Amino acid sequence: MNTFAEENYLKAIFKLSGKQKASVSTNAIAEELETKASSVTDMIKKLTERGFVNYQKYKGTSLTKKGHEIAVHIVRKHRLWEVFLVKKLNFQWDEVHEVAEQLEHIKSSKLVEHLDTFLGFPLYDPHGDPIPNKKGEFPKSFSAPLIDLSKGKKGHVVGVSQDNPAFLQYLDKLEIHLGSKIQVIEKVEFDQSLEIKINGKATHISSEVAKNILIKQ
Amino acid sequence: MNTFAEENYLKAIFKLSGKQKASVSTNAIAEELETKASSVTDMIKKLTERGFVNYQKYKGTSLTKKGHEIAVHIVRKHRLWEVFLVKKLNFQWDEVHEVAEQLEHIKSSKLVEHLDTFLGFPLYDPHGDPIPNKKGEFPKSFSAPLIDLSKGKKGHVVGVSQDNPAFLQYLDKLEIHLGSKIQVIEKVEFDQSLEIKINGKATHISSEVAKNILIKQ
DNA sequence: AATTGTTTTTAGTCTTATCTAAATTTATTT
DNA sequence: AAATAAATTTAGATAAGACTAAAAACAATT
Repeated sequence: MNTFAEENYLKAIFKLSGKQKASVSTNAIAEELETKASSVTDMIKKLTERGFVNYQKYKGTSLTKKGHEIAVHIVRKHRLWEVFLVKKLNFQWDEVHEVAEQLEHIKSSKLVEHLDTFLGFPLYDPHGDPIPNKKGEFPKSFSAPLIDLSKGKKGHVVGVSQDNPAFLQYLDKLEIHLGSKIQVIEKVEFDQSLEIKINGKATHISSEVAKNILIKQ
Repeated sequence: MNTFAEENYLKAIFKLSGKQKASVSTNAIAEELETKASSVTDMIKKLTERGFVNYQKYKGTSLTKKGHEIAVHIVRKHRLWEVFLVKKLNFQWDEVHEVAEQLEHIKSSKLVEHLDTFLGFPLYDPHGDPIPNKKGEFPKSFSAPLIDLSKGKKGHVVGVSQDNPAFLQYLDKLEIHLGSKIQVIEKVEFDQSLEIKINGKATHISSEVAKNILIKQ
């Protein structure tokens, strides 16, 4: 069995390396985990011995197949618990993270699978992040108009459904481009307009605009 | 915040000292936690410094008010999670303990209270053990005929509703006395008879007998 | 009261995961 | 290419929680 610390390191490396399983620097891991580079070096050595990461001195760290599997499994648990907290226990979507950080380390495969069933096999967590299935596969993402994203969800821009120059110029002004990360902060019922975050910055857009931006989760 | 180890020690002392908050021996704690007496002495010193136990060399350990509160709160979490696992995730009542041992250490008062609400404020866990409320108060127990106990629940004998000598002699033969701990293992639908455990030993009794034994949970 | 046996404590080690400070390697400038 | 800067690793220390072996205290017997 793995310790909490080991699992947190694997999760951090997973998060930093992205889908390409890129090599991650020692400092990046230290920053992600709010610890010191020397501590990271120590732990990386241990994870190397256990066969969870590939590591070469001064050259960075990447996950092995085994390490990747563990990391994805922890992400799965984290996100399922977040769904549970919001859907069943009425937590707000922005107050679940800390608790899920603890719950993700509970060891019981029966627990995870029964929880998944209980929740109806959700594909996304309350923040809009995809939940891998039992095998570690992430849901195929699909594109949809931004207006259809629910509150809290996030995705990135994959296209527009209008090529009117005035529209495109307006997007440009808002710094909305292909690949931009967008999160829905608030949906104004009155006029269907949206408060969103684009690459971390908050803005407001009309429903007309939101209808014509295509998002993938 | 308290560590898992500290919490497990407090829980063990609570379990061993009973309601009278009696003093507990170092060896007893060591046996309960499957560790060594020397490790217990070390930890007891730490818990003394933190104000969770009263301790005098060679004289045993008892919980302070503060330590008692923490222990009861952990018991509360443990038992609520057991209810969740059985009622919501369809675990069998005899396979929840290990997982609840982990879940009881999750720190979030909001989580506990929302879980309690979600479960409908249960008074007993799937093993029949009482669940303390938010304030740490255990439910007032009430007596009922053994036949009314549901599968898995346990309680102790507080009386009989018949004083026919043949009946009492039969109870004696079964080693059922005032104070005996009884747990319902199986309820046979066909004839309403019960499989039970008395002080750890398994037996079978008819519904006629079960109707006349009074149990308090 | 002295001896034996049991329980508890102390002293000294070990492992895990962290840290600081110093040394080393790699990257960037001049 | 040498010098400087940044990133990374090593060395040595610390705290938590466990262990073994030995010492001390308490309990039970003769």
